[in-house]
Amino acid sequence: MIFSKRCLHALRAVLYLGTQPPERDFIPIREISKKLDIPFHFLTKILKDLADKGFIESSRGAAGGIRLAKPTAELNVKEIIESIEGEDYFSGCILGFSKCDSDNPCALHDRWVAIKEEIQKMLGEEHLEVLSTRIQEQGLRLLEM
Amino acid sequence: MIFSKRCLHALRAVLYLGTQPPERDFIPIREISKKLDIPFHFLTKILKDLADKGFIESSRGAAGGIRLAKPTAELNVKEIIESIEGEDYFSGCILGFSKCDSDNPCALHDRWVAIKEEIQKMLGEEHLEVLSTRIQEQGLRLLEM
DNA sequence: CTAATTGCAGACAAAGTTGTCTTAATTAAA
DNA sequence: TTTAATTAAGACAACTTTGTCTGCAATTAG
Ligand code: SF4
Ligand code: SF4
Repeated sequence: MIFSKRCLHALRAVLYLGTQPPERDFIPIREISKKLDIPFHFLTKILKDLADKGFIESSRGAAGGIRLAKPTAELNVKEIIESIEGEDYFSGCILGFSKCDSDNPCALHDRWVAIKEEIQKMLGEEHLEVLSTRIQEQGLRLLEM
Repeated sequence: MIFSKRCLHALRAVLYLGTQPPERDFIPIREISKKLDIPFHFLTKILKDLADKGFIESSRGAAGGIRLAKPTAELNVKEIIESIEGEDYFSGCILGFSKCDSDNPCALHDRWVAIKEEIQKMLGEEHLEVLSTRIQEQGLRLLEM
C-alpha cells in the first residue's frame, strides 16, 4: 500500500464531500466517520490538517461540520496526497536523499524522473469535478467490500 | 519519500553489491554498513530477509559476508522493492482496499491501473546489469551528499 | 585446537503512526 | 437563556518501524 492511513482517510473523506449533493452545506465529521468507517477522532485531526491547509472549511456547533473550501474543479488528487505525505512525495529522490546534484545525476535518476512526472501528470489531472461526474456515472467505492 | 527505510537500505546495499568488482566474493556487511552509513544490525536483519527470499547468499566466519545469489541480469529493482514493501505495493488498490471487484471498477480505477503499470514496467526493466553498466559510465550516488 | 572474524538471533529501546478518550469552545435552535 | 450538537485540543495508549545491544554459532587462519 503506497499511501499512509492518514492519506487514505483524507482522500476518501474528500471524495465523499465531493459527491454530496450541492444543497448540502456543512457535513458532520461523524457522518463521514460512520459512512466510511474511519475512526472519528483520528479523522477529525486529519481533517483539521486539511482545513489548516485550505482544502476544507469547518464550522462548530449544531448544523456544523466541514465542506470543501474550493470548487471541485480546483481540487485534485495530487495536491491532497502531497499535502499529507509531503510536498516531495512524488518528486524526491528514489534513494531518499535530500540533497543531490541533479545536474550530475546518478544512474537511476533519469528513469525515476520519468516515472515521477508520469505519476504527477496523471494524478494532477484528476480534479474532483471530473471524478464527481464519473462517480455519478459509474459509482465510487468508498468502503471495503 | 515513497519507500520505507528498510527498502532504501536494501536497495542501496544491493546496488553496492552489484557494483563490486567480480573478483570479490563475499562482502562483509560491516563494510556495506560503513560505506553506505546504514546501522549495522538493522542492515543485517534486512539482508537476512533478502537472503531468505533468495536474492543474496551469506557465509559466516572469517572471509565471510554476503553476495548476490543470481547474475545481475536476473535481478531488477522492482522485485527487490516488492519483496520488502509487499508484493502488491505497486498493484494494490489506490484506496487501500484489499477486496475489490475490478470487473466493476470505481471511478479512480482505470487511471490508477495505468499509473501502476507504468511504474512496474519502468522499474521492471531496471535490472542490475543495466544499472552496473550505467554506474560504471556515470557513477552511482549511494551516499547523501 | 585456538583465536579471530564474521553472520544470526532475540531482547530491548526509541521514534513514528494510528487510534482512543476526555474536556473545552463554539454555534444553532428550542 | 438553556440545551443539544458539533469541531478543537491535548493527553494518552497501542502498534509499527527503526535502531541498539549482547551473546551465540559458524567459518577460516594459524
Ligand atoms: S541523481 Fe540519483 S541520488 Fe540524486 S536525486 Fe536523482 S536518483 Fe536520487
Ligand atoms: S475499483 Fe476503485 S476501489 Fe476497487 S481496486 Fe480499483 S481503485 Fe480500488
